[in-house]
Amino acid sequence: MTAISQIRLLRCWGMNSNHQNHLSTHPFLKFSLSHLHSLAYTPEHTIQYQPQHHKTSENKDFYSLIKTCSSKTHLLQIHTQLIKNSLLQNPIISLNFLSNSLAHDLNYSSKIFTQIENPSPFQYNAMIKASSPSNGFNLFLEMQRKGVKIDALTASFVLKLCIKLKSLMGGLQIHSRILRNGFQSDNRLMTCLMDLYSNCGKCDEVCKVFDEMHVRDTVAWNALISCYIGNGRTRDALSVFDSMQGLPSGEEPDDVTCLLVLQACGNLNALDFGEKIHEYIYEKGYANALKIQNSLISMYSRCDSLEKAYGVFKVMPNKNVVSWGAMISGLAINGYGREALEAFNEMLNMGVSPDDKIFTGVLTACSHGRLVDEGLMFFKRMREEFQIVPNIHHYGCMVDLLARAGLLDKAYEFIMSMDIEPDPEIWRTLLGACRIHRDFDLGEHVIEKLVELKAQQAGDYVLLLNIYSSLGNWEKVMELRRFMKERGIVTTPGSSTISLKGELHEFVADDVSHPQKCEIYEKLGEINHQLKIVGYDAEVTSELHNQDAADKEISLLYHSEKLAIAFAILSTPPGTSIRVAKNFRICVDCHNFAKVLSGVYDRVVVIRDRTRFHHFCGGQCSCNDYW
DNA sequence: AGGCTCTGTG
Repeated sequence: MTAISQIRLLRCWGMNSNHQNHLSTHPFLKFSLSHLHSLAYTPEHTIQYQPQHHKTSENKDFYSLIKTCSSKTHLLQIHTQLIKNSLLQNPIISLNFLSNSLAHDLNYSSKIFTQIENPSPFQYNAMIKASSPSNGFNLFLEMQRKGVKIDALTASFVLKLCIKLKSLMGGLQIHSRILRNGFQSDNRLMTCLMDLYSNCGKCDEVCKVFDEMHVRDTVAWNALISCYIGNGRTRDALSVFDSMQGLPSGEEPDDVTCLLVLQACGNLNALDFGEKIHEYIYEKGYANALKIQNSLISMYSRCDSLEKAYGVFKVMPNKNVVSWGAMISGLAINGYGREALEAFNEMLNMGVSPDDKIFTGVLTACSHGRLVDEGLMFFKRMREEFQIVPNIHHYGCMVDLLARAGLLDKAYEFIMSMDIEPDPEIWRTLLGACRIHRDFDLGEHVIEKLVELKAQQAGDYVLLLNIYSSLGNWEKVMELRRFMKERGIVTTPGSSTISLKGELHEFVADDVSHPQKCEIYEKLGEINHQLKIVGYDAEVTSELHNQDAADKEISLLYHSEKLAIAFAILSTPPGTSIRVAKNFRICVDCHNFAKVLSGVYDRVVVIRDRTRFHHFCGGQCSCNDYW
């Protein structure tokens, strides 16, 4: 809004000349718009407002008032005025009204929209943007039926709806529309399309759209990275960052790229890469951005560098609730349960009010620190003191807390008493604990629940296999394998990644692709021999092998972390600590293997699996075999 | 008028 229009606006709202003088002596840029609104919206002024006396230019000021109005009461007054002065048919006024999200909250948008005789494409767009997914999609169909012009903006709004609906079919419809209407050169639209395919798990389609873009701007590159992260191709996300260096188009990684790549580094435990990004952040001057700092905290704490995470946190002049959340979760996953709870208290003392995500971190801290009573207490406090309704994440933490502590029955009861339907992940949490505590009766029952939910995944059966094999129940192992084969259940390979000298090495179970594979396997044999001397017993795994030599992929699942460790011993000087990231849970055997190895080879070994860190040092595990 | 984007169960 220009200074002139502010003056005009004040005039039209009946301000006296004193106010005008007062204003004119001030630089208009400094004049707060909200102040202007508070003056303009007082009821007396509203009544004095006579729109028929105004020229079109003054109507324009009215447009922006509607657009920027941020109070429901004021919007209500405006609405009354609009009706009184029959201004609702004014296309721009109604459009602006539709565009205001408060209007939608108040259910005004749809009322106004139905009163418009022949909505313009713009009005349709505003309405689609504000509507619920299914209503919006119906409006789009109506536009098509009535032959209303569909532009790139319509397409992008409808794509957003499809993302919310997870509707690939709807998205395909829009895609063909885009091609027919020749909107391919619109980058904003194409990134929307990438986002849709990404959300539907269609990585190949995302790449295709990206490849076909004429001009690839940074946002398009970012959408590609985001797709790779969201679809488990985290390593590819990092290589995209490298590809973005020295592009002929001159496009460079921006702050959003950094946010995304930091997330990828955290997933992969790729500390070196993360530090490289941190340097880049300094170079580009992003280091003071709050989102960047929050992501750095998360990246460092997930890369086993809690001190560096705290280093970032400590010097932040402005910490928001997200920063505290990152720090609390960082402490929690690194096994500092008590410290995480202290951080929570400090946050309260600083006057920051916790949100639902904070409590996820707090409950995680209790679960990882085996603080059962505290966890139950916080779960209660969350509801009673902070009026936060527990969500599925909170329930998940609680099930994990009880189940890992061995209170399997209590965990089961807890699930049955939940206010919301348990999702498959809740059952998997319990299943994971059944494996730890070798309760295969309950394990089988949980699998049944997963079958009921039609949500059983290969990983679930692998967990159950694990339970049977650790109990030495080979008959059940065979039976379950046959079942899996009949049903065509394919296991996702477990993989371990290790970062050395800035280079990321990934090992999968049946991996023979590494250039040093011969030396690695040889080294692994040697290590096995050494460990056996001091009593490491790998019988469980080897027997699993013998039971069904033809079906190696499942039993080999347990070995990707061993390959990574052997490689690290081979490639680093004695005494260097070894950090491995595993995409699933570490198995019993590998846990043992790492524990014994840390003593025999005098190496600190840190394995971060999908659920937590495992620190091994001097033949001991910091978690005391509590997983 | 619109795109990618911070913390979080397992």
